[in-house]
Amino acid sequence: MKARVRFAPSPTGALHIGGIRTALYNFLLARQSGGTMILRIEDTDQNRYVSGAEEYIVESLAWAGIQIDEGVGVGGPHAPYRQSERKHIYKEYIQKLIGTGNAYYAFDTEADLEAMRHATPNAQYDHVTRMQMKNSLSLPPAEVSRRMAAGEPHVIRLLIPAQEEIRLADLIRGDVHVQSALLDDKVLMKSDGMPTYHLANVVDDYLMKITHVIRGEEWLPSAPHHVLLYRFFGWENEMPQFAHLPLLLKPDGNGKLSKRDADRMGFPIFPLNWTDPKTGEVAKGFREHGYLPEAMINFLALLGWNPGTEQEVFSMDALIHAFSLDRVGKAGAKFDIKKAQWFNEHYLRVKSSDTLAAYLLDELKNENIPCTLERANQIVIALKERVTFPQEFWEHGKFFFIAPVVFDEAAVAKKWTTEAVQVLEPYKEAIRNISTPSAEQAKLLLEGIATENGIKPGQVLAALRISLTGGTSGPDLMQTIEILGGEETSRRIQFAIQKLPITKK
RNA sequence: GGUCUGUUCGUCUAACGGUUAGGACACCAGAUUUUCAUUCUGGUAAUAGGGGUUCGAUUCCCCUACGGACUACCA
Repeated sequence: MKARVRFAPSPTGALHIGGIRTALYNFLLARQSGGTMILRIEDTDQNRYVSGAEEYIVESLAWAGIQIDEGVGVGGPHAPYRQSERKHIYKEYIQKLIGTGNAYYAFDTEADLEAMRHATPNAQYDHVTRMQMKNSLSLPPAEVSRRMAAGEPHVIRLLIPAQEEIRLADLIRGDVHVQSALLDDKVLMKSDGMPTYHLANVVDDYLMKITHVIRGEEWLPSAPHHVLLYRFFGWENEMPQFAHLPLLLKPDGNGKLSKRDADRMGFPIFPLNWTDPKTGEVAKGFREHGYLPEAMINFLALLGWNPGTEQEVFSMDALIHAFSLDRVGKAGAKFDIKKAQWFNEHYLRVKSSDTLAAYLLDELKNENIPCTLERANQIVIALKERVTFPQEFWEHGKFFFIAPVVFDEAAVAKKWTTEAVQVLEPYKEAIRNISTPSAEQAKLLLEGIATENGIKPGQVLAALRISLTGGTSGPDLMQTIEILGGEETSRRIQFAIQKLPITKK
């Protein structure tokens, strides 16, 4: 069966990483069934609207490789896909509910509601309290008409049936039963004429012929209201299947993953950089942090879902193939960025060196350092196994372009020996004459000179590395010399010999 | 507080009611390596607790504990 699914975020800020996962699961189901992925923007709250958020959502999904078949940005047979532009539709449908007596007008002020909530413990707008409130159920019809005619502000509420069990078959959680007496008369239409989530969502899902509602677990408590709405509209047979996804939890302790945690622990929580329009503060995205979209997707897919096999690495296509809603877990998943990094390393290593070289070349451009593709390739190959993020090619490879001027003191104290310098002196002279030594040549030359002096090559290597890179770690030394070239190698040794005192005999 | 919901190594998770409870990340150790890293090999490490049902419970039921979500004219 071809699934028609939707991702329906609110443009209230940057799209959270959990939102990407929700979108991903929707997308996977759509693709796998040859169905349709819809993007609908739920902008019914004008107070929380943040400009730029919608563009951000679209861009984030595109970067993640989650393609939209229908909806905002691409159009489709059920346009418009922005709820603020569908106001008239909700107006029409809410009237049906008024007509069937499943919804009613309420005139209560904020103070009225406040008073009701504080009157008794656990009070809510429901069968217990509604007749004490100011609404078209409790007020005489004449007064209701009078208030309506006077244009008094009002909302429209859902009339929850007195006593019955509402059953919800959730694809992930199984049967969930709720007593209607415990449900509140949710507002469906706000006093500004905008629908609430509950109304707009159900109406749109129906009109857009959605087959599966895959959304976060935070919606589970209001799902019974939605079931009731389908029934009151007479759409029970067209009601989509529900799948409420477990939440993404913070890495340490408990609770929902928040931006605060991410900031505290130094990892991103938004797919792309996001500039808060109010504060101007920039939150770094996964992309800017150096995560590859395929790594992020792979990581996210496995946060809550597993294939039932021992396979861990999945391309988007492989995910589309393997995904199934019934292998989505019920428990919340803690967000462990280490695993995401591991995936990033993995995907970085399977990339072509030309692709990796492009990352380095980009950084070099920013630094105004010229470099050929060929040389960038060499560097990137030497560094490939030691980076987690693309920008590290520059960070770890800086010394290829900028000769060290300061040296690791501890290393110098230990390794900058008489013997080493004894070999480095003639080595720098010899290597200077070979403009492009191969790693093999560089090695043979060093071994030759060391042996002539009766010194083991191993006693020189650390010192050589110090002179070339300033430190003690890095890619293969001979490879480094090959990339540096004979002249530059010689110059660096020369500089180090001049600058560094021998502290150890 | 109320409602809903969840609980297997530190983390993500696997296990028709019968397994030495498996894998991956992380961690530790060994090997390889001219350094660091990589790679390879090995290792530590879990069924929240208590009752049932059963010949046998990680698995089914109940209770307890501990989480989480929701409890707005926000989504």
